[in-house]
Amino acid sequence: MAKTVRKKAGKKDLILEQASRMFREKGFTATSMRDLAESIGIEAASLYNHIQSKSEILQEIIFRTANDCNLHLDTIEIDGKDSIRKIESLIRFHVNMMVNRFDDYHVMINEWIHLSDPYLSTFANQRRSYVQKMEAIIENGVRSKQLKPVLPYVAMLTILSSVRGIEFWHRSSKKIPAQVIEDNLVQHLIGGLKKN
Amino acid sequence: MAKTVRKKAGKKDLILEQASRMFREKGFTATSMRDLAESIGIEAASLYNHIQSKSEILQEIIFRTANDCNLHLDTIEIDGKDSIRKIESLIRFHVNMMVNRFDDYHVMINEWIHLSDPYLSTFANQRRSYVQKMEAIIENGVRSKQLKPVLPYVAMLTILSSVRGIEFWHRSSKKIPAQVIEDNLVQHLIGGLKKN
DNA sequence: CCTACCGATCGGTAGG
DNA sequence: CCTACCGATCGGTAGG
Repeated sequence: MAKTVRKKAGKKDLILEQASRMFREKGFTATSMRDLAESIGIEAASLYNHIQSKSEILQEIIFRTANDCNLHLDTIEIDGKDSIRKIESLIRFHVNMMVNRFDDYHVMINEWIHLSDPYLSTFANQRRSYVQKMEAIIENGVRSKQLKPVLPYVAMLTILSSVRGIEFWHRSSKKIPAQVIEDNLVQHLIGGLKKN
Repeated sequence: MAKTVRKKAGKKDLILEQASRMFREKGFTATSMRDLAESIGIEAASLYNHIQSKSEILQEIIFRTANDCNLHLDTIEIDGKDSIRKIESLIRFHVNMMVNRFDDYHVMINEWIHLSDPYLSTFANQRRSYVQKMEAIIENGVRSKQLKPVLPYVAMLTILSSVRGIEFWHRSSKKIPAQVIEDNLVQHLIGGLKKN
């Protein structure tokens, strides 16, 4: 019986994994439950033994991923590094998400609009809270004169967006190793912020 | 008769304009022809007097917008400004697209995956050519020692992505004027590139 | 996990 | 520009 339970959990994970990949490739709306079932090797109706609805799949992917981001930010806030180290840790975390959990991260960023109502506003609130915390970290760096007098809002935008740009690298031939992209991006972004 | 022609052209423009807005808000796949028709005040079947298919609408929006980007880049390449001025012009152009033609630009960047096959590869080729030209401009700046020794690929990624981040500003309360965002982003990005 | 099937909605056409 | 309608496909359920 323990085996049955483990088996079922494994199947749901498989569904979420395949769904994440397909939602990233074709978008949530353009992916049908029949497409998803076929990629796993079962009939569409059988999916509903493991999940409640198509929407539920999207919710699980997005909130699982968002939660990892929130946990990392909380970790950063409590250990007393200076602003620049905090920002560097943020950049490296997001680059790693983009590289190692590409599907989940991409779905969170691009498909959240298709969440339905209680979840949609929950996600929007979480995201607002997240960027406000990031801006606070940057603002502290500006006040302590570690950083140039940038607008925290613009700096936050630049950091999060640049990481998102790695999607393009992911899609392309990837001649450049991930670690080189990461280090260069850190240098590039911190270089634009740090006071010399 | 001239009046009829003008009227028809106006109607098609109206369809493209509404479609661009709805594709941006809900995505191409999630927008139905009935949704689109309703926003204009006609029946879905009547749309087909002005356009051939749903795909054609997406194609027109995307290639019209891509063409404007390509034309601007060509303009930049022929007038003999130095690398930094060229890059600044690029940043300001894309920020302006994001601010003033938000729907079209957003649809091009986010919905191109839903182009069907001859158009899909044409777009991919155009985009590859565009970023290669951008990288060449940056590489020239590095060689002439105007810029720090950055990887052109990473710098290109950062610039295009940062502009894309303005989407977030667009969606939010917009307390900060567009011109301030634009100037700050230019300063921020050029500051990270320029050799002091 | 499957077969069989539901009502709803999709993009698009015919014919006026 | 509309009414009327097409075949296909959608998310999901019943019943085993």
